[in-house]
Amino acid sequence: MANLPEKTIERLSIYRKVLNNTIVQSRKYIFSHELAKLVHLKPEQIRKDLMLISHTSVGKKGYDVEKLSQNISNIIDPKQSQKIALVGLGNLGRAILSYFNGKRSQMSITAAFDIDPDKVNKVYASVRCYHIDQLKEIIRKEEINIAIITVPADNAEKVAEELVLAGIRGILNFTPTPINVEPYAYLVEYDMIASIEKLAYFSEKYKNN
Amino acid sequence: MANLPEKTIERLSIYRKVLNNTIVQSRKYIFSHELAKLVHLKPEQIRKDLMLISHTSVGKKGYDVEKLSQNISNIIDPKQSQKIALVGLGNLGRAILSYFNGKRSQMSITAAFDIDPDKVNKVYASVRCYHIDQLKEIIRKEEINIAIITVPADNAEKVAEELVLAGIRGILNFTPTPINVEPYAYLVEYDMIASIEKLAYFSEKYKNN
DNA sequence: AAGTGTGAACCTCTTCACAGCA
DNA sequence: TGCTGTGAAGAGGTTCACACTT
Repeated sequence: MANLPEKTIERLSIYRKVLNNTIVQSRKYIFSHELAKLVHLKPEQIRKDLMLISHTSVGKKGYDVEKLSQNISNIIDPKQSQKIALVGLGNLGRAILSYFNGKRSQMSITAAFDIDPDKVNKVYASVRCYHIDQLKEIIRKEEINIAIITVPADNAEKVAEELVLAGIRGILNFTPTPINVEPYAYLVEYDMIASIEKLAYFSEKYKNN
Repeated sequence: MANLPEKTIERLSIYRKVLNNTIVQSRKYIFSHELAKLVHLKPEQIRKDLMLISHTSVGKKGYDVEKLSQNISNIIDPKQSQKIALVGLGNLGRAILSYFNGKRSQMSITAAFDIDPDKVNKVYASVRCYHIDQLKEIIRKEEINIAIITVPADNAEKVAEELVLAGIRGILNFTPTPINVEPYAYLVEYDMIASIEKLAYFSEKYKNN
């Protein structure tokens, strides 16, 4: 189980989400081809993933819905519950805050940071906003170890550096600025503009079907 | 040039972004290892990508900054300017709207949709919001062909169907619900929860460095 | 000497194809 | 018979290594 591929982790997260759907929950067992249909993947992809986490079916009845969900949680959920810092409370930051909190229990955003004095010390979606100068102090005190960056592009690099110095070990960067935190932290970048440009490029091929 | 890989398209978008930075713009030429440093990739990765778009260096001086940027634009920008529809004006939808518009000229969100009567007919970031029942009508009339979905998870599938029927050929799905629009449209899914769960999982490995 | 352009090796991820099992 | 588990093949993407150019 040691080292699961990135793609497998992403898919496991998705499998669990649909397994926890009320409709699916009403069933005891599910076949790989049924789950495949729900997540729009091939059945053998799912079987390969489950193989990697050593989850086996109950004879030819398929997979035990409840047990599989539990099993995935055991593997992908952090051992102790995870605290997240959100840096940058612009539109995107606030959207992420309200989108994210209240959904997952194992992980939650517990502190937000901004430079704007109007925002500091206010509470957004039940999360307190601190001035960015308190970054290190609060992160250390609250033992936060992952962070989401939603500041303006120009500040991203500096913020990333400070986060690493504060002891952060995982960063999700929503900024269009590429940042570099190796070998101190694991990095996931999401560049919305690149995503949409890719979409525009490939959608051209679907023009006249 | 016919069929560039998805990853190459994403990177080209990023190369162009940093090439257009004021700091880089002040230089006439740039070496592959310099650009590599800016985007945190290996130089040979960049050379491979440029090879695919047949962009060559100016002797051993490196690549012409202006020309490379122009060249990338010629390849990845849509021929006629692209109109985008945004479906769902919740927090995330509004954030994307303000984040996106005013940045790129070649592409812009020209219509937004929601069910909430309070939002309909209002204007957000200079984009008019229509009722979702007018989806097909407006999309057809305005000749929009790509769409961003930011509605609540339960409605995603239905919205995707309607978008396809309205003639949309590219969809960016921000919903945690997997949707299926093959073979009518190109699909990019971005699942924020999966992203953060992946981050949490892999950041564990960086705990004590 | 210091860069590029590129075949070849390598690695990662997906799909195929089928033996084995309930 | 119908589904799973899995080795093997195949695609897709990245990195290496080096001949070539100015």
